[in-house]
Amino acid sequence: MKYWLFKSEPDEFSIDDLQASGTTAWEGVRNYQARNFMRDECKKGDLVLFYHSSCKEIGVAGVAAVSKESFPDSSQFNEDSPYFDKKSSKNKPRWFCCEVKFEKKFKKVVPLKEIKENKKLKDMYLVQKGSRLSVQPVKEDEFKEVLEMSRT
DNA sequence: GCCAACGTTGGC
DNA sequence: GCCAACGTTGGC
Repeated sequence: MKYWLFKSEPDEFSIDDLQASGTTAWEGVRNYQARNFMRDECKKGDLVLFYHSSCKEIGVAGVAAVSKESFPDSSQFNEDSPYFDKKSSKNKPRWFCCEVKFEKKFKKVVPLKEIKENKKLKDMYLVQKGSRLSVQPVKEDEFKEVLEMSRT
């Protein structure tokens, strides 16, 4: 089993939204590296740190799990969507996503600031200089450390 | 294939 | 709103 971190702007889609809907297709990712992770490597049962970006409380807000693997992102075919891609076609889709389901919401967001201060997490991709990927792998011990931080 | 210009991400 | 870092585009 693998571990991931997915970023979302809570104004667009928050951990509360996921809790309310139960599952969601992780649409709108328009970066090839992030797409490749979702298309090729995110497997059912993998656990996901749900990260809130560009907001008041930046940090990991909860946990989700991959519930459906690799399928075309439907928003790329929707002309009314901001994620519409006219260079994509249904028989040759460019963008793929996966579905995630709600697992848990932390009592308190684990702040990015504390993740940066935690020596055990110094190699996490999230805190590397210039890191921007919205879908990124997380090591097992890093995942567990973030869970540990959420308990205290 | 290079690279300048432009666009986006995302913390601060 | 600023800006560093990164990604994409398109002319050559």
